[in-house]
Parts: sequence; structure tokens; C-alpha cells
Amino acid sequence: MKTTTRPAGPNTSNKIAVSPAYLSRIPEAEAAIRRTADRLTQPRVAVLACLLSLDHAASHFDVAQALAKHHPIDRVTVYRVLEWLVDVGIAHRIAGDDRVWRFMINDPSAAIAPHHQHAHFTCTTCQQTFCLDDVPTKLNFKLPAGFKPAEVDLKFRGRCMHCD
Amino acid sequence: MKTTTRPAGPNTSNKIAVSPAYLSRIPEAEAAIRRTADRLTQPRVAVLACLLSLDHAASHFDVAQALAKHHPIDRVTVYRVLEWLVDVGIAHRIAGDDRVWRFMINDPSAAIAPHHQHAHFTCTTCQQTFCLDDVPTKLNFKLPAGFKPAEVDLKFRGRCMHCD
DNA sequence: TGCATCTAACAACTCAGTTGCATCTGGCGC
DNA sequence: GCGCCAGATGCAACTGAGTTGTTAGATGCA
Repeated sequence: MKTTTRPAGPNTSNKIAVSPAYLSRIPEAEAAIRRTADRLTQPRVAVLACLLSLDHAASHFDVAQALAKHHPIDRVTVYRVLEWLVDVGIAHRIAGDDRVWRFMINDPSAAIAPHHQHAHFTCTTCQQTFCLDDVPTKLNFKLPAGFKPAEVDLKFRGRCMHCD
Repeated sequence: MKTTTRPAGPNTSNKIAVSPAYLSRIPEAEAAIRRTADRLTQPRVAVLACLLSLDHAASHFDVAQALAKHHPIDRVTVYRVLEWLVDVGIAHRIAGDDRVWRFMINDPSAAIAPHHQHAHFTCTTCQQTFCLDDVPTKLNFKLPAGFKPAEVDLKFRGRCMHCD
């Protein structure tokens, strides 16, 4: 009858981990949030831990779904926490081709989010988006006269390492 | 009482041209549509003429609004015509940062839309998006191991020639 | 001109994201 | 440890872009 429920057997799913990977990132998330001047709340910890556990960008829906079992959070709160993470420089958002915002932790080594001037890669097979921090997006393009660029957004589409 | 109507006085608006520029592009639009195997209809002609008259990308709303006075077209029809223009290779669509699709005529000299491998420029002042057909988006970037790119999307943000 | 087929218009819907507001809570002062 | 309150959460309702289904109408060929 319902399409989204699933029997709670041991490992009936081959897609979603039984023990969410984000749980182990909770201490790390708490530490990062404490470093900001803002409050340490359950939703913030859970959402940040979730992002920390991923190697690709996640939509608000991905986050809400990942947290649904152990940390069910109102979808509006997920939106607001993700926006807050961007505001305080912990994460950045990426506009997808499907009109959905995706969020990803900023590279810690790049410190204080340098206007996230890095490239993104979207896999056309698994639909996941990755940050390519190693690909420089220097402004050494020759634009037609009159255009004064301030930011570059370099996006690749193709197949990722998981989808050979 | 209504918020969108406007007195029909001569030049009460300082934003929208009294005689739409797209009217002069109607013959050109008709010719282009006749070149396809599909039907020549009023909405297709009007929408295409509208796009032809612009030097920047237009959203469905921009198009519907531009045509509202002389060629009022149902918004669903605008969506379908724009999609059709993309399908037949006359135009291409650009994903904006505001979750809105924008459409622009393909450069005729680039013939048969080569997967629109060109750069785009979005003005942060006037919010308009332009195609930079002159900026090559060659795939000569060094990506991390495992990423096999098939397409590149290069997007600039800054100030356009109209917003010095 | 007649007719089969494609297209437009309308209404209703989906879905991501936002806003308003009442309630709750983290963290500070006492 | 207790109480307070600014700020955060949860809920409901909304917005706005885009889609789908269906019927009526226009196009173009015979």
C-alpha cells in the first residue's frame, strides 16, 4: 500500500546503511558549531554531522531523509539550518540543474570559505555533486569587452569515480 | 484594485518600450519555424520573435510579460513553446541561481547547437544572463582521478556592459 | 473544403523553498 | 540549581516555477 515504508529486517535494504554514518561525526559537528558564536542545538548538530559524513553535496531532502530515523527534524528547520551553515561559513550551496539547492561542507584547509571559488562535478549517472577543490577557477578567461566578472562557477557533468 | 494593470496613457511606464522590439522579428521567427518540420503557430512565432529581439536570456515570465500586450499567451503554452524551441535546437536553456530556467537563441553561426558548450555571464546588478559564445570551454582542465567529464558549464557573475 | 492530427488554453496539480506565528529551549545571570 | 528570554524549532499556510491531463481549437494536407 505505502511505497516508502520498508520492513525493519536486518539489512533488507541494499541502499541505505543500517547504522547511519553521520552518527560518528556528531562530536566533530558539535565542536564546529561551538566555534561559532551561535547556539548548539540538536538540529544543527544532526544536520552538520550529516553533511560531514558525505563526500558529495546533499539537498535539503537528502539531509531530512538521512536524519529521519534517529533525528527527525522538521523540513523547515532543515532549510533554516542549512542556510545558517552557509551564513556562518561552514558550508556552501550549489545550484543544481534540477532547480534544487545542494549543500556541502567547505574544505577546512581552505579556511573561511574563500567565496567557494572551486569547481563542481555532477555525475549524470548517480546524480551526485562533488566539489573539486583541486581544480583552480582562476579568472584568467578572456571575456568580451564590457563584462567585468567577479566570480566564476565551473561545473562539470559526466561520470564520477563510483559509476565507472 | 488590481496590481498589474496600468493606465493606457502614452508613456506612463519608463521601463517597458511602448512598441515592443520583438514585433520586427516576427518574419525572422516565422522563417526559422518553417525550417523545422513542425507547425507554424501564433504562440511559437511570438515567443521566438521575443527571444530573437533580446541580447540576453529570458525566463518564461519575461517572455509572457513581453508578449502580454500584443500576443497574450497562456503561461503553460509559453513553457511548452520554450521547451519545443530547445527540442528543435533553436534555443537553449540556462539554469539560474534563482531556480528559474532562462532561454536564449542559439548562435546561428554555431549551427545545430553543439551541446551549447559556451560560457554564460549573469549580471549581479540587472540580473540578466548573457551567452559568451567567444569564451571557449575546452575540456583542458585537470580533474581528480576518477572523474570523467563529458560537459562543462562555465558561469560568470559580475557586472555587464549595461551596468557600469 | 473536409478531416486527421497537432497545438493551445484552462484547471488542477507537484514540488522546492519561504513566511508567520506560537511554542520551546540553550545558555546566561542570579 | 532556578528562572528568564533571545533566539531556535515546529507547524501550517503560502508562494512561485514548472508539470500534467483534458478538452477545444487551429493547422496543413488530401
